Formats: sequence, structure tokens, C-alpha cells
Amino acid sequence: MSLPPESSRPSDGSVTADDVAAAAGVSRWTVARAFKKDASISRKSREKVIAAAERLGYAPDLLASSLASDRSNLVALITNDFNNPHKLVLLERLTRILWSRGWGTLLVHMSDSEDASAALLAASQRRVDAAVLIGTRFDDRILDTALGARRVKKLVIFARYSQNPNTLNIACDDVVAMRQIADHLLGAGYSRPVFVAGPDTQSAKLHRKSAFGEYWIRQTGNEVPVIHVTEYDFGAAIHGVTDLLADATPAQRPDVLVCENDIIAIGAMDAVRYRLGLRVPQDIAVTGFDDIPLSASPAYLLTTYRQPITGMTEKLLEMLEGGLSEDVFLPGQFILRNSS
Amino acid sequence: MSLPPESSRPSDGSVTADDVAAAAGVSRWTVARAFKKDASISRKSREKVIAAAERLGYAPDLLASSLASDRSNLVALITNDFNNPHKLVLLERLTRILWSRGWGTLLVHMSDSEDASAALLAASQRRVDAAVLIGTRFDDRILDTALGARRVKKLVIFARYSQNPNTLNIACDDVVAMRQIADHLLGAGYSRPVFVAGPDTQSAKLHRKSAFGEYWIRQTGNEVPVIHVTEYDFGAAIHGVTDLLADATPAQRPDVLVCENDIIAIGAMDAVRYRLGLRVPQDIAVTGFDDIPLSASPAYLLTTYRQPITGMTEKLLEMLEGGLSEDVFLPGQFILRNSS
DNA sequence: CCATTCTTTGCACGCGCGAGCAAGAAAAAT
DNA sequence: ATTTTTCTTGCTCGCGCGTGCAAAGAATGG
Repeated sequence: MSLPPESSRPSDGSVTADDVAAAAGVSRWTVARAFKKDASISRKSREKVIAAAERLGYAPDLLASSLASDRSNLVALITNDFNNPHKLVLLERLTRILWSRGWGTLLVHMSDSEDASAALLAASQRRVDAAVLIGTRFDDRILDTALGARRVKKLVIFARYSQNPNTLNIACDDVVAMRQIADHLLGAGYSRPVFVAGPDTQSAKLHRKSAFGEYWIRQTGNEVPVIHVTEYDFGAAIHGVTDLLADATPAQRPDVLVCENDIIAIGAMDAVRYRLGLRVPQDIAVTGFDDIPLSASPAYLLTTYRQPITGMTEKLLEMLEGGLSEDVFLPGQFILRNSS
Repeated sequence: MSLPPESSRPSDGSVTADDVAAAAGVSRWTVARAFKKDASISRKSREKVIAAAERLGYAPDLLASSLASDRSNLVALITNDFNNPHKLVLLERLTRILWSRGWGTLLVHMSDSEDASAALLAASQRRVDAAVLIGTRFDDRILDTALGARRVKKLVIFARYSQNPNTLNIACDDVVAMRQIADHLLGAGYSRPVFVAGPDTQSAKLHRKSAFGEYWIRQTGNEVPVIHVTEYDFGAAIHGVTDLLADATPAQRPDVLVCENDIIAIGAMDAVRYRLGLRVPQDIAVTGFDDIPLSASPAYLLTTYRQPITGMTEKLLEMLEGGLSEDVFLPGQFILRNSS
């Protein structure tokens, strides 16, 4: 009357290590060892187990594994600012490289209205091994107080700076980068730059702005005027730059717009061309930052600076797997095109 | 000599329901109920528990919860094709809305070289409640054979079609959309369209192409020529369209390029303007599909068609939470701008 | 006041696997 | 052949929580 044990073998895809163990004639722990690199197991058993696993369609349950081992091999990527195409580049690189090294990525959307706190909390509830805040604007101060920030094991600020002592910064070296841009502009004879920055909130530490401004004043003695656009978005940049240039006589006009990133630079070029009817770079030059794909298109040919994303991701892996525990700022690559 | 129980309270952030239970003077299960909506619990106990939890910095462990309940509230978003900015729009919408409804999102990068199989397997190992393949190219046939495809509970094809019977399609209604674009073009007097499609792999079911072609031939009796560009990428589109037009006399030239999506359309416009030196739309008009942010910029002003992403995401939620179990094709919105 | 009903609380068991140790098997050394 | 060393395997216990049921408590009706 009782069912034979064979018929109780799960067919709905939920094959456990016990099933494989039974099929291979070994214990559950030998199955586990077969799937673990560098485990102490004979070649023969491993082959038996792998064969049985393949036959049954078994794959280790990472959830149960995480629970038991207190290591999830999962990192949370926390971001907002989804209208900057550079985010896509960052996400592509991060997910691809992390995945190739066995790390899963939890994408957490941090809406602009709330702070990062809720996002961090959610991440910690999934037991991520680290949370990576990707180049987003947010108020640093919440990192001191937010429950989520305390609960998460490691906190990394990626492609951005934070003064918070509990975080690790991995970013492009903006000082070196902006100096290179400035040197290029000085060499090309530009003398009246305006820096076009993103939103002027206290939360955003605008390193590029100050890095450029300080270097420029040291080289020329002149202060660099700054305007802030309301969003990291080309639409906002068009408005901001149009306002800046609308009433200026040719003599008053800047001769180059140094933009905090490419998406602003592209808006700036659009404004110069389509709102003001001027030419880039003959009337006004433009530089960007990030080297998003569009910057290479014949419509823009933007002079910009490429962040070393692959290198930054390698550093992130070092931090995840090894002991890297101090801030890292890597140099990127200056990209000279036709916009300046 | 024995440590007082109080001192054993975890201070490293790993507060469990037991700790909260002890602090609140209730059982562990009452703590669980306090955090569960619609649970049978008195208001008084809930308040006590919440207060204690707040004091200790407790939040339920979703990993353990998933393991115990066989429900992870996690969906895998599987995608490749990271150089189409439309992906960013999709990811933004999906993560934001899913998150607001309590769903976490695992972003899985599916490299173009491999098939979706590995990505699906990885997702299934994390016990996702559903895997969502987002508008990516991949070979449908693997869905029949891939281990991961069998292991995953639900499989959704989002913003794309698949004939596979085990999947659920949630997409924009391309037939309606392309008809609307065709009607617009016919009304505006265009008569010699060329359809610019993405890569011509057997894996990509090019519904837009056939939807447009079939409707056009029904309306005019004329076949629509098709070219394929090698990537969903504006660089590839520039090459493809330049090749198409390079040797054509004005009389041979198409009068409108109907593109499979915006990123191809933008490449097409760049080719027409910067490689051929012609004007859009006076010499050649262009239409796209997706309505990516850039399409609204003054540099392009692309006529296109916006997918109903929010509506599609709502349908996805219905499928996740309720019983929706059949394909859904929603109408989007035709966007008329200056490129046609 | 007691019987009945509804609400609230506690509990045994299990989810699938990992750490760390101890027993067993095999290989090497004496 | 016996002892020692090395390799391989099995096992106990627990990770933090959910399910489903039973006990306890509160509320209701007669």
C-alpha cells in the first residue's frame, strides 16, 4: 500500500542533493563536495555524482547555501538616475564581470524622492555580501543613520565619492582627469570656459567641478564660472545652456562649455546648435565626461574622458573576495574628438 | 562564570526574530505575524513587536523566508543587448514598479555568445519566482531543452515574442503599431519605404518587419525592401544605411526608412545626414520604434512609437501575483515628430 | 454562570545546504 | 604484516523563518 520510494522522486524540478546522493549511491555531503571547487573528493565519486546530477537535472540551491554559509555571493547594485545612458554601460560591465566570477547582482531602484535607506534595507534583507551605490546622487549623511546601511556587510560607493568613513570608494580619479581636459583646452587656446554641472544639491559632491576650477585658476589666474542644470539629463542641459547663452553677446560668450558628464554635454551641444544656431566647436566648444556610446556618433563627436570601468570592477572584486579595504581612484582615458 | 544572557545579544546586525521575541516578551511566531500583512495578531502585540524590532534594528530575513515558504518574491531580469538605451528605460520601469510591490529583481547578464541557458540556470538556483527575458535576441529553441528553462517556475518573454509554448509573452502589439506607422506614411505621401531591421538571425522573430511589410503590400501592392544591420546599435545602423544609399541615384532612393527601433533609426538619421549629406525628412524620412529619450532631442525629433511599458509591467505583476496565464499584447502610442 | 464562538498565541517540523569533526578506507612507511 | 600518514566519506547540528495545527484567551449568547 505504501508508495515505493522510487516514485517519490520529485519530477517538478526541485531535485535536492539527497536525490542525487541516492541516485549516485553516496551521501549528501559527497554530492556537495562534487560541486565545490577544491573540495576533498575522489575523482571517481565526483564523476558519479556529476553524472547523476546531470541525469536528474540537479543544481545546488544557492539560497539554502547562502543561509547555511552566511555568504550569498550576491551584491546589490543600488542606483537611480536612470536617464543617463552611462548607467547602462556601468550596469553592463558590472553584471557581466561579476557574473563571470560567480557573483549575482540584485538591481535595486532607489527612487529620487526617498533616500537610499530603504534600498539598503531591502538589500540587507536579502543577505547581500555587499551593496554598491552606483554613481547616484544621495545624501551622504543617511549612511550614518540608516538602518540598512548598518545592516549591510560592506558598502561601496562606485563611480562617485563619499566622505562617509564606513564606505569604500571606487572611482575614476577626477582630479587627474579634469587636469587633462584643462591642459587640452589650454593647449588649444581656449580661455573662457564655463563649467556646466548637474544639480546643485548639498548631497552631490561635485569633485569634477572643483577639480577643474582649482586647476584652471592655478594655471590662468581666472575663476571658472559655473552653471547648474536641474537634472542629469540632456533636456535639462538644453534649458540651462540656452538660458546661459541667450542674452550673451559673442564677446561675452564662453568659448568652451566644460560639462560634468556626457549627457549634459550632449544637451549643451544641442542647445548651442539648435537653440542658438551656433556651431560646435567653431563658435563654442564642448567637452564631456564618461564617453557614452553616443558621444562617438558623427552627430556629436564629443571630446570626453572615459572612466576605467573594467579596472574599477576588478577592484570591486578584489574587495569582495580579498581584503582590499581602502579607497581606490583610477585614472581613465582622455578621448579627443571634434567638439573641442 | 557563565555569561549573562543579555550579553549574548548580537550586536553585529544579525538580529533574528528570536531576539525580538525575547525583547518583546512574545514568541518568535508572533514576531513573524507582526511583520506579515493580514496576519491574525492583536494590535497590542503588533505594536510591542514593532517597537522592539525598531529598537534592535531587526528586519525579516528574506532569504530564510524564501527557503521556508518556497516563495522568494524575486524575479530574474535576463537581458543582453546593453547598447540599446531602451533597455535602460525598461529596467527603470520594471525595477521601480516591481520594487514598489515588494518584488526584488535579480539582473542577469546574458552574454551574446552563450545562450540563455546558463542565465536561466543561475536564476533558478536563486529560486526566483519568475524569469523575465527582456527584449533580447536569443534562440527560442533552447527554451525547450535548457535545464534552466525547466527549473525556473515561470518564464516570461517581455517586450518580445516567442513561439515557445511554455512561456508567457508580454509585449507591445507590433501589428497595430506598424499599421499606424504605415498609415501615417501613406497619408503623408511616402511611397518608397525601406525597412531597416536588426540582425537577421533565425532566432530573432522580426514581427515588426513582417507586420509592416504585410500591411504595406495589402495597401499598395508593393513589396517593401528590407536591409539588416549587424547589431542593434547606431554604429552598425550607420554602416548599413550608408551602404544602402551610397550608390543610389536620387530616383532610386527610398523616401523613408522604417526602422525596427529607435537606436537603429538614430543611426539611420546620422548616416543620411553625415555620410550622405542629405536632409531628414526632406530628402529621406525616418521612423523608429520605442521612443527612447534621445528621440525627443532637437537633434533627432524622431517619429516613433512608444511601447506601453507601464501597462506591460502591470500585466507582469498580474502574472506574478495572480493567475494571468496567457499572452498579452498591448497597444502603445504613436509619436509624431519631425523626422517624417 | 456556563457553553459556544472567535481571536490570538505557541509549537513541532521542515526548507536545502554548510561547517567541522570523526570514522573509515587507502596509501605509504616501517 | 603492522603502524603511520593521508585521503575520503559520513554525520550532527544549525542557518532563520513559514506552515498548519492545537492550546489558550477573549468575547458572545443564553
